[in-house]
Amino acid sequence: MLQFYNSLTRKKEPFVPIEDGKVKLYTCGPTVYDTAHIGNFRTFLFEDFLKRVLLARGFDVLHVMNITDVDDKTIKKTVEEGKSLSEVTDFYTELFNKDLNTLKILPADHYPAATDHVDGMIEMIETLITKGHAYQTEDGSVFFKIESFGDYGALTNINMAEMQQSDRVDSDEYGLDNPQDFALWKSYKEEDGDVAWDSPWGKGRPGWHIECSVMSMAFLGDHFDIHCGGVDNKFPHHENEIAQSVCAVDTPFVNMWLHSEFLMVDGGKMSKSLGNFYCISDLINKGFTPEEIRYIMLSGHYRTKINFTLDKQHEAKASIQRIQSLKDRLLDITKIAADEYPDEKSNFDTALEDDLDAPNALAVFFDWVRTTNVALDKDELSEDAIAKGLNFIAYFDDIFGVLSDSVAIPQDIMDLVSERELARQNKDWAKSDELRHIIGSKGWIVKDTPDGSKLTSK
RNA sequence: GGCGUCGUACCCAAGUGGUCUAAGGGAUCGGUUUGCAAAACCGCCAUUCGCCGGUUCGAAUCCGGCCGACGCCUCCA
Repeated sequence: MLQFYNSLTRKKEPFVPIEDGKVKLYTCGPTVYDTAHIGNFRTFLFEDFLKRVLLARGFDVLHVMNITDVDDKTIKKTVEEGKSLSEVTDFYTELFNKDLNTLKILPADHYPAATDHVDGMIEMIETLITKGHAYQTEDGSVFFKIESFGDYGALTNINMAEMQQSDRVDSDEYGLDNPQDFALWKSYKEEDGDVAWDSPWGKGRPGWHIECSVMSMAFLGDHFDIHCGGVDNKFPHHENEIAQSVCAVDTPFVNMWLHSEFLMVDGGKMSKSLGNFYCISDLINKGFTPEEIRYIMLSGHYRTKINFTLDKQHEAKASIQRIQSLKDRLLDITKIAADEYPDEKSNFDTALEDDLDAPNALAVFFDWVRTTNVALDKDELSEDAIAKGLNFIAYFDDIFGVLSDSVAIPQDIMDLVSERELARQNKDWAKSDELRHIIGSKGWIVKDTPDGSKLTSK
């Protein structure tokens, strides 16, 4: 039984799609004002993992990820750099796409940009005003009245009446009914530069939360299956999103909310001043492979904090290589494709079905790797079993995506290997070792097996 | 102040009432194998699960207290 931990109910629940065999999935995307960092990508990789598990189970997944291309931060950047909004957001959107690609994250079906949906947002805000859930302030902003939604706070277990009022918001300044009411529409201010849209309330721009309500509904309908994001988005973003959406259409909004925990770096929060702030390109420049990054992010459960440190690369590399070398061993024996799996696959699936328990799935998989290596050492595996094994590895990698495509071996390396083979046949060990060293310095490891020399890239 | 998560070996990380004298991965060391390596395999590696109490026939798992880490509380994944 496939089950997920639903943040809304705070317990694991069986996953039952609204429409049989289909999953409508919305994942909160990036705000494109700067390069996304590895913390952001922990969440995107968790979502990719969820999606791959759903796909492996045969679901037809319709996936939408928004691009927030207008908000305080994007506008600030625009003003700072003296550029147009789209110049800034296009640049970072492209960078984001590049990183998604690097990390082998399966593309979403739609990447709607907030600025393409302002009309829809205005429409929803009008509906909310008409229904008495929102009101306009003197300056031409529109706020959502949280009192008007009885379930407000359900996601984050917050009792608004008991909540201490934050002193960060000056309620007098905005003329709010309640300081916790949040903005649906923000009236134009000088510092917004030329970022503004016309609306029934005058010039302005949308608030942050409204875009996700509008865009998710535009592509997935009023009521859909799963909405994901990082834990920090539970409040206020997702809480507000639920309030707006439910009040606008009067139907349930999202069945399951899945949130991934934070990524820590060197035991604490990532910050530029501490120098532990990494982007994907930083790690690639430090010699990480995308697969190693995936392994580090996916080997911990998505609901626990993971602590990223640079030396985890070694662990990831060793683990991946263990799988890769078994795959190579099996491929040396047969290339036959099987459509069946070893028995261990069912335990592997059971682990994943239980709220995406990746650490347990890995334990099951590595158990199988070991027993398979033992059987291989004893020459006890049938060709059929080997084919099933290869199929299992392929299945595993469809979900984890941590094995790299084989790299073509350059001709000069091939020549060196042939030369070394010759030396070995002549038992010229000194020359053989020297050649291995040269090959090693060019980034390749030579292994001498009973079937001849084999190469692995470092 | 409010809400919440977490603390398991040298490191990462499962397990949430009995099959736990606690999976799996990595590191170290020793061994088998190898011309030497690499890979693979075997062995070693927590009688104990932050600390102190309690419940129970039985707890890493439930309850209480304490200590420690981290997060959210208006725009940070």
